[in-house]
Amino acid sequence: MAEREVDRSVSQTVKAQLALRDQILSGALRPGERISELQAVETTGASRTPVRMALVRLEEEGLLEAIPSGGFMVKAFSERDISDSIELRGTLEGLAARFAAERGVSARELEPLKECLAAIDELLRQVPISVDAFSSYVTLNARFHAVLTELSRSPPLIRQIDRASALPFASPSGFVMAQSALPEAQQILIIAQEHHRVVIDAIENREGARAEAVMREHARLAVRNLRLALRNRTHLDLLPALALIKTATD
Amino acid sequence: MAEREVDRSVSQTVKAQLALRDQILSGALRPGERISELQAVETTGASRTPVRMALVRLEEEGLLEAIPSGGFMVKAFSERDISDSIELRGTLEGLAARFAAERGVSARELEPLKECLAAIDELLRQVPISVDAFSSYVTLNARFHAVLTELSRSPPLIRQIDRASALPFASPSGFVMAQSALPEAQQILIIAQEHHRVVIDAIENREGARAEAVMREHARLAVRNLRLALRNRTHLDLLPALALIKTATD
DNA sequence: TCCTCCGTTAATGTATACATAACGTATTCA
DNA sequence: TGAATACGTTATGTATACATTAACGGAGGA
Repeated sequence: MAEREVDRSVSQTVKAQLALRDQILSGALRPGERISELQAVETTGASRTPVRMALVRLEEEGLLEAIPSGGFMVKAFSERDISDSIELRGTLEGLAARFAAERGVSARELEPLKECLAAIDELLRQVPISVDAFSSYVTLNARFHAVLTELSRSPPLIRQIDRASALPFASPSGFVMAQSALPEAQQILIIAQEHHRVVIDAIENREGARAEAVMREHARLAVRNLRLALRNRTHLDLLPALALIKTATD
Repeated sequence: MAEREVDRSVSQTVKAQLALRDQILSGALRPGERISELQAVETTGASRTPVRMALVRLEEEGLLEAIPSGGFMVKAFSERDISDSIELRGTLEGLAARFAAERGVSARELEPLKECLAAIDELLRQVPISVDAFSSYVTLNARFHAVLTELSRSPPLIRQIDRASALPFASPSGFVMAQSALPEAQQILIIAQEHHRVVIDAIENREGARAEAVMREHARLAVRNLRLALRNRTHLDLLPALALIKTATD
């Protein structure tokens, strides 16, 4: 029963959405280029109806842009767009942390967060940090951010944060892997972990402003990672959605 | 050429989307109730395909919720959901104001904002404020917020603010009309206008933190309006989307 | 040689037909 | 009498056919 009958159990719409997203992020579809429905039908295997549904969802997700005359094109992002998206996410996560702190979180609810913290501490103990450790960090970091978001207990806010993190380059761990080979990498992870530690402490002590401020600063770290990665173009292949970044237009 | 050929010029999808949104906000469709596609086809006059597209868009907009087994239902909002949505918008507008202040805005770009300010000043000069004046205020206020958002010059942020303001009860002027008959109304508008004045001043002087703080406080005013309106249930009929507010469940 | 207009082609927007899955009801068995 | 199962109905998910509109190319005129 639990076989991987992905082809049958998952709806055609979701299948098309995932396939198209992969194509967009991998660069198979160039930014600014009109997406042909018929071509998408061929590549995804789904029919036109689910393909169109997927296109609408991807537009709402922010990866596509509607063409006035009809159809969709892949959106192009400037470096500024990306750093703004990251700061936007940081602002929302800051609000979530403030909500959690001001409204109160029980010790039991804070437990998963502390577990993430401890697990990352364990990872950072080894020097230098292995590539596997980086990979584990990405997973744990994503979990930390997801749990923290939930602690806001605010469905509208959670929804918005999910939307803001949908863009791969705006997600909490978007640029961690990209600088895994850089010497600054270890320091950055240590600082990021300090942010994690502080936000937990702030929430425990119901210090809303402190919790908010540290999450904002935490996002600025991601912006720094972005800049580092774009300057040190040695490991750009690890960057998600590199193909969407428009270089020096206007 | 410029006749109101709305039936032909506007796509069926948009037509269905508008019609369904009206039905939801007017309460013709009850929260929690499954939306029948066939019924929607009859009431909107569009076919099933555009109706389904409209349903997907309304889900992304936040008015609908997908049912796991298929289809959509009208979402229900708690008072807390609404106040959180307002504060969320305020936070984003605060970020927009901060961007505008820190990145700089020319005197020419600030002009439309000052024109709104002057126009609202003119409105508030008459005492007591007429219902027409309230209506004009709503228009001018919406324009003020839209222009301010644009001044951030950040497409991702503008996009998110638009999304956050799509929910009618979270929009900048959502609860202005609802308290038009209340004695506190005039004072609240005066305070709101002071906020407008301060944010312009802060942007001019490139005081990012001040611009951000005042926009947040500005949104808190809307939360206060919401509370006022819900307590004074005399003019609840002026409230948008009243039907979506779930009363005392859990 | 360039611009404009017309025609053709191909794309999207729309409608509908079909299949599958879910929900409700009725009947039967314990 | 209650619960469980089976069957029927209905709604959604999918596919495809049709129509309309926009874009591209070619030809003719200025």
